[in-house]
Amino acid sequence: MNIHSLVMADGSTREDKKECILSAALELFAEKGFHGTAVPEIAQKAGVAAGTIYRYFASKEAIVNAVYQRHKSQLLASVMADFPYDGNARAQVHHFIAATFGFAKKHPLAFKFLELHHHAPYLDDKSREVEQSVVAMANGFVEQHEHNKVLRKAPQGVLAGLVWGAMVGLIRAGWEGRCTELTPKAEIAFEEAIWDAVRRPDTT
Amino acid sequence: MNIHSLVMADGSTREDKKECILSAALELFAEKGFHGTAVPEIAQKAGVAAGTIYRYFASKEAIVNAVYQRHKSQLLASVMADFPYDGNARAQVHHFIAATFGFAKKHPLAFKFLELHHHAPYLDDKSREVEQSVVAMANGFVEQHEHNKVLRKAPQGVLAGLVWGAMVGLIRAGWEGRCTELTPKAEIAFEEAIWDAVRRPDTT
Amino acid sequence: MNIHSLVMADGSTREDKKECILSAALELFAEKGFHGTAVPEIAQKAGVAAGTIYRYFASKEAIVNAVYQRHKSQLLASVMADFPYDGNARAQVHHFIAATFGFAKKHPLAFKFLELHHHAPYLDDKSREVEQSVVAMANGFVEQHEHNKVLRKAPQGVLAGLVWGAMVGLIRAGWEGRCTELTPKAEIAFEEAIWDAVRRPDTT
Amino acid sequence: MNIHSLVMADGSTREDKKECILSAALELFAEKGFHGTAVPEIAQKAGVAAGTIYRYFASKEAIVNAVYQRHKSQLLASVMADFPYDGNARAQVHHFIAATFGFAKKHPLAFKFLELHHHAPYLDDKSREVEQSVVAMANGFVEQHEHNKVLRKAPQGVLAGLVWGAMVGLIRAGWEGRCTELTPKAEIAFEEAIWDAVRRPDTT
DNA sequence: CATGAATGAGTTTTCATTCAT
DNA sequence: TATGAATGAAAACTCATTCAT
Repeated sequence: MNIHSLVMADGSTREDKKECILSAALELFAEKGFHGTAVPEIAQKAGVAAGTIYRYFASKEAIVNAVYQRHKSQLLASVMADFPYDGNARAQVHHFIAATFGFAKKHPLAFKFLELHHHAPYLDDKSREVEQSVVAMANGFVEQHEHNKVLRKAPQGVLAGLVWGAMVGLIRAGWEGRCTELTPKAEIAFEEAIWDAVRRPDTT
Repeated sequence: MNIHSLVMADGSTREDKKECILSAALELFAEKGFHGTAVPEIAQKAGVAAGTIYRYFASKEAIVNAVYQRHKSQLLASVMADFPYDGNARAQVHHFIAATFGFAKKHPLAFKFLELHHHAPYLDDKSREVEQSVVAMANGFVEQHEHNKVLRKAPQGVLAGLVWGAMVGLIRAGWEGRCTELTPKAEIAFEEAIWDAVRRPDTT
Repeated sequence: MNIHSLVMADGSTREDKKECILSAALELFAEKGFHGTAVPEIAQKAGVAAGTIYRYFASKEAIVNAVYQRHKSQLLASVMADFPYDGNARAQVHHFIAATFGFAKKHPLAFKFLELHHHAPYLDDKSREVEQSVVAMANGFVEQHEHNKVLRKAPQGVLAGLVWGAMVGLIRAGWEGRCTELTPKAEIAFEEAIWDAVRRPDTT
Repeated sequence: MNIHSLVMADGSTREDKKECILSAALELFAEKGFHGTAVPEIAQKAGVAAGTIYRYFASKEAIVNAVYQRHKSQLLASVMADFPYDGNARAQVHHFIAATFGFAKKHPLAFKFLELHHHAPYLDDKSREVEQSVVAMANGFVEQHEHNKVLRKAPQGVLAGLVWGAMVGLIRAGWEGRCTELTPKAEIAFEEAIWDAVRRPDTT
């Protein structure tokens, strides 16, 4: 028994309860958006009283921001984990796509939430900071390989926007039934297509 | 004097007023989302009284659906207009991309609105139908050329999702300052990349 | 029919309704204080729906401030009206006391309200400004006559505090049944006592 | 922050804790009023848990009544202590004023609290009883000396209301910066003024 | 038809009180 | 006995919708 996870009456801990709230909020925000979700709804889905929410979060906005930061960081971590810094661009693209698809399949609600709440006006500075760091990393990667004549020459941001957009587009297509779920076959086809899109054409 | 454009006291017509409301709604919904926009706000921006809205639309949901259907159809029409049915796949891809970027640049609010309200729970059957017809057309196009061995082989929906997603990704990147505005140069680079992504690799 | 007092369905005007709200608020705030009064209570006593209040006032704080400013100004006006600027100090003291008691008898709730909300943290700058002007006037009066050796010498603010406090004390005593209602007899006795308190003793 | 917290660290007694709660409540109620103060706030300032409050007091109302009764009694005791029952009216007035001002200077929060919660609807019968006994004493004193032709003739309650009100007025003026703090000089001037107000005029 | 004041259910948030530990 | 997390009723405030004019 330690101060940071006191065990409660029902066997749950403080952290458990916060987790329940965050998880309920993720689900509802992903489904119905921020303004479309009422705090008591979150409370009910989390199995707590409405007032209890406010023992853990200062406001509804604080909840979205907590959810956003948590899952954006998770996504970033998923992509960064085992990233082949010393590999070639092809291997890095593979890792990036596989990691992103892996995250989207494992945490579809989180991915949906992140897409839906992207650049929302109620996100705070810290949330935007997390977002910025992801963008910066992507641009850095592209520029480095572009400069090394491995990637296609294109105005700043075009390749990054294309690749990220294409992945989101495919994942969304999966959710909405416009394509079969992300099978390994689909992933491979996608990856090859994207590689042909971004690599410098005169390269073999 | 005809039924569809009764002239009113102030010289305006029924259609004029409806137009004002739809245009105000488009702007606000694109900026602040459906739940983030109040009906009286729309009325004010449209220059009519709040109650007047309800002579033209049964509810707030009816407004958002009207806006969605109108601009989704417009987008579809833009892409279909002068479509080179008899041209080769390359020319068709060019037309598609140019038309879509053209629409996004000419009607940025409409494009933003459509992306933001994509698959929202308050969209009705008719809105979904419009969406479906767009998807069907895209898939038809892809399948035809895939079968003709012009396009890359990939599971159903992958190429369409990739291309559409990539375009949305680039346009968003422009809005959010992650890349320069959509210059002709950027469009050309994008188009070449996408063509390399979708064409059958062993084709020259 | 004029713009500033449009006649409504029930024959009432916009101003009438605002009046009802202010009057209901005065009564409740005087009785139960600011924090002790709920907005729906005000609405009910005013005979309007809770939401209607917010068509007339931006917030609960805006209501107290409107009530405060209105009645503080009225009190000031009552005291200033027909003030014998050219009379001697005795006549001025008489006028001041008579006018204040007159106000307190005619508008007991307003007087009670003003005493109860004196210097409350939710009063805004404008309310404080009104208060300041009253204090400044009182001090100016005292200093002038003190200097002319008509009034007793005392540190700044003592005589003003004493006189105002004494009046409030007597009025409160009346409310709380500690003395008979403010009969003319009581007023005369009070006035003579106060005059003996403030005049310079060696004066006859 | 309270003086009793150190004591509680080693062996805390029931009375110690009750003291802490009452002292915290006094401070907060005096500053922010009854409805403006939250029970958990009192608990925090008292250095106890919110639930603990309810082992000592049945409700928030019980706290405010306990505070009221305690300090009203204290004030009464301060005035009664060493009261010159055998002295003349002048000496008694002096004692009364000096004792009241002494209390107000020594326990400004208590004095402010008592003024602020005077006749509040949440005060119970016992609180009102304490208040009554003070009033009765004051009236008894006045009537006795009036009858002895020492004090001015005035309807029942007028002189008591005047004197008490004047004192409160002066003390408030001090709090609000309308006069210098209660210096001995100010007290003397006040006392002389009040004596001239209440004594029978034809008496020297 | 157009208006916009009025409505009241719904929103987010607070807080006096309880109760399992 | 003391705790403080949990509660849920009630607070202030918003807004989609109605309806008398």
